[in-house]
Amino acid sequence: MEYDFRTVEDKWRKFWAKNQTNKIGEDFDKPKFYVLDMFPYPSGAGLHVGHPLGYIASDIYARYKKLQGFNVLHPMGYDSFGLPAEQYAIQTGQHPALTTEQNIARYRDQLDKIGFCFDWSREVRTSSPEYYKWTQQIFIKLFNSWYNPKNNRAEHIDTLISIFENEGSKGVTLEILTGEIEKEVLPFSAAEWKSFDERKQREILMHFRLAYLGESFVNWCPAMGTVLANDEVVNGVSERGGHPIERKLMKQWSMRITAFAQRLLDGLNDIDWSESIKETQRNWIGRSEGCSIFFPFLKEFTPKDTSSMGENSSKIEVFTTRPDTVFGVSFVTLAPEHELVDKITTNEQRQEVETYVEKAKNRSERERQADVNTISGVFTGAYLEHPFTKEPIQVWVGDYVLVGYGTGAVMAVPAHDERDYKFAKHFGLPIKQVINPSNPEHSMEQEAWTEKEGEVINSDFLNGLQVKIAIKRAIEEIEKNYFGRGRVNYRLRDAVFGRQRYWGEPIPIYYKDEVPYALNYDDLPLNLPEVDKYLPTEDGEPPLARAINWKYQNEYNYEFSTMPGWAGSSWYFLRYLDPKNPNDLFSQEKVNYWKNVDLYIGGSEHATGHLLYARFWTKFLFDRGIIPFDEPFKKMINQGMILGRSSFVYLVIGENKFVTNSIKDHFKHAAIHVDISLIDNDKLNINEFRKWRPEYAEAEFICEEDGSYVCGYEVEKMSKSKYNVQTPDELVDKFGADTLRMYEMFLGPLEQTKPWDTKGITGVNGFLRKFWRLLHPTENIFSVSNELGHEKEMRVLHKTIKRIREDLDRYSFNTCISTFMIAINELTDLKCNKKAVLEPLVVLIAPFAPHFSEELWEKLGNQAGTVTNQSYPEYDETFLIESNFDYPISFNGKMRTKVNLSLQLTAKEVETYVLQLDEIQKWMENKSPKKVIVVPGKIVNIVL
RNA sequence: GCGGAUGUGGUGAAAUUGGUAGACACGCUAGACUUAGGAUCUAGUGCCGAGAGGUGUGCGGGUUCGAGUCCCUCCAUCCGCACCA
Repeated sequence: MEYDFRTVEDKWRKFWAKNQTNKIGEDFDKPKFYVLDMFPYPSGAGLHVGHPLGYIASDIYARYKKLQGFNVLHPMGYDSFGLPAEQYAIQTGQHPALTTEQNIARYRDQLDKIGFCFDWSREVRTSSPEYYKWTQQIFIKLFNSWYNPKNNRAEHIDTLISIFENEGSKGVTLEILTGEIEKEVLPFSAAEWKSFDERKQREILMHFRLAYLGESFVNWCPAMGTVLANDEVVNGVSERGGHPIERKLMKQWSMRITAFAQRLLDGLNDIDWSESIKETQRNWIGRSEGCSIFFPFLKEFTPKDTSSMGENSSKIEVFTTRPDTVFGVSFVTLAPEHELVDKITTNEQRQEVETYVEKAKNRSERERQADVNTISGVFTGAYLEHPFTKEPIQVWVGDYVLVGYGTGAVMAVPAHDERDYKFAKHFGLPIKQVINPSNPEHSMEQEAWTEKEGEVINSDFLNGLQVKIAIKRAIEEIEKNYFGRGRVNYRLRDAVFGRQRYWGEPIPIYYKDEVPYALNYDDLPLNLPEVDKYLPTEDGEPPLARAINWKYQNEYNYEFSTMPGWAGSSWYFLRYLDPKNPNDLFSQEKVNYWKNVDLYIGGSEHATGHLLYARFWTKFLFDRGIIPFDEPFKKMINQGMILGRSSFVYLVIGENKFVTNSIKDHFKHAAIHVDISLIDNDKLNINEFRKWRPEYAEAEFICEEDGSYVCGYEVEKMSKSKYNVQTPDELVDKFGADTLRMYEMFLGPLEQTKPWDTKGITGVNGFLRKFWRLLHPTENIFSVSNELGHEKEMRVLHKTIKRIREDLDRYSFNTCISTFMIAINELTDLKCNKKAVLEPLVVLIAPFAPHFSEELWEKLGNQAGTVTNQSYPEYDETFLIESNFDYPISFNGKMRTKVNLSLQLTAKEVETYVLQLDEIQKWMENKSPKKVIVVPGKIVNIVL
């Protein structure tokens, strides 16, 4: 009998569960370390081998930190609200809670098999009322907060109310609050504020709340019957399901994440995340510096209806990053949705403009994006006055201008902007050059000069300046003349927060006379009500409108939309700190101890969703004094995807005959995916294949010379339809959890995308058995010697300890596995059977192969289950000192031979000794060396 | 188009500060043993060459006694973003 992993692993799984070995408390005397995995959504498909990759890495690291004396928090839970369960509910009528429960049970079963040290007593589920009660409370806190641009932090809405009471609206800097506030809120005095009724006051406050109900253009997905946030839309279709998206003006709950744009950007500099994720977030936030410029209308074109617009109505505000080109403006273009379009269009142009706007508005996002090269637009008939030159400027409408970015209006400088150039060429509008290109070969006839380089010309006071200087100078002049002001613009939009769906957190809002009010904390949780169907009502209301007698104080309607998937996951890492706390989100004592996550491992696909929202909520909670840090995840590693290795058989077209890989090209063939369980080492199990599908039962096979049928392969994503899915369960059954853990790490660097190759797992399995044999030299009977390790053995041990520690410290898990293999190979060669050498190795491998390690630890005479409480072995430098070294001797940098020399020798001694050797003279070809480089302990290089 | 990452044997990969390229493992070849197996052990395995030797880290240059590693140019693949004013 060999190492029986089934018995051993089963024994320790039960032991850990019974003794709650992984339960962790707050030990304030110990330093803390918080290792977290990204929150899984428990899908019906269960786990494939790609999913646990990150969990294994974090588990190894968590166990390593534990052995280093840290108090390690390593929890797991479920992001259990979400669309798939709801879609399933719609199809089958089964309550999503039930499906979710079943999926979680399957996940838990799969996770338990792999031997993770999760503290399951801390498990959270976003869909349980004990959890979403607190998500709702955070929503209310956001609702009751505003962003104070003077203090640059979120504050309770009361501080805003007191400003209004004392100073009126002029005491608030409006511009940073976004949401088109400048246009929507008319100035008022303190006295006026006090005279407003509650409805009016609440309407004004709504423009400032961090969770607010506002009218905006949203991504409406008709197929799913809900709105989606920008990060849930990819290339104009929904990220999940790929359904078309329309832009629609709707009243929606949103989160004012834009108020935090600058801090979300700045914070990236202080966190240890991959450059690519940080860059993705920077792009998403999209900061651009420039200025806004007001172009006043020529008198006869000033719109008459100005009641709701304030004083800005006589001007159009544009945003530009190139104020240096202001003298090159030849027209202004408005987005089709721009609210002024209708008001300024002249009667002659009205017909044409309305047709165009109507068409542009109805185009879906996807159409609009697919069609970026078609130039379209229409003249409104209106004219503006250039602020500096006083020349008349035409106002156009064009769908290349986006309503959601900047002011929805651009000053067109065709000579120095590609889109403006194309637009001007297409419509025959003037092109006025104001920059002399720094590249003399550039032709203004061919294309615009868009580089921020060159000398300004034809531009009055800017003439002769270089672009970068001219930009600053232009802003100064614009501000001096009150034509506009320097301004920072962000691409980031406020995040739409309501979903017209059932399976999510109810938004804790009720309506009194159509005015939204937040629930009190005492009213929470606002439970998700039962409904007869998970579909919208006949009136198009969300599913929650179906709930019977679901009213606040039996009187007021609740909000019918629910929260999006990212609500619960934006703060879950905080609830783990104190998951059962019935009185608060978490206790201050615990949050002060555990603080933020030290190591976060997960995929990079959440770069602009979860990872941005969690940072946003963290900053908010920090501002409101609820947590003592403002970044959630100090260090993050993004594990690479594990791709499947699909196998193919080649069907001869028109026959029920398959041809083997090497000669397939001699036939007209079609490649067909074949289930990887029917393949061993690329060879097809023909009998099983015949049984796999009835139509192949009688198939013929043209084989290799040796009679085997060899399949082809391709590396692609794992999916059921490609028959290349490898589940961890199967591998645990065949090889054991410890082997699976080590093999997943052995595949390659954690961050890298890599193909799954089932074959290689035998190597790791063999390694563990080889290790086992060192302690079971004959007949699988445990036996170790109590002799002291001799020099060579001790060197192997200490070299290994050193390398493992160094590799773990730089998260290089794959090289750890090779290091272990090398150590066991060397000790096997040395026939080492000594406890003094092997026992430290058993502790060293505990984070990687915990079941294996526990078993050997116990056999070595230690108390069962205590290997997790040991100290991680330290290396002793004295064992690593070598007396001799095989110096590689190279000639002109090419290694030719080696000479074993004492490391005591100085460089000069090495040189003298080496040069007189016959072996070396042979290579010298009777020349005398020009130069001899000796790097002690490294190399000798002789230059001829 | 912009930004990020990656290019090393038949395969997954290693080489941490410039110093023996290919450790470790899979696969393959040959052999030993045998309850014929997806077990274990031994030897070999970058490429060319019988050998001496030559050659080799995507291509081409450069710096250096010495480059997978540093610098420049180009190419390929993957991932973001993309009418962002």
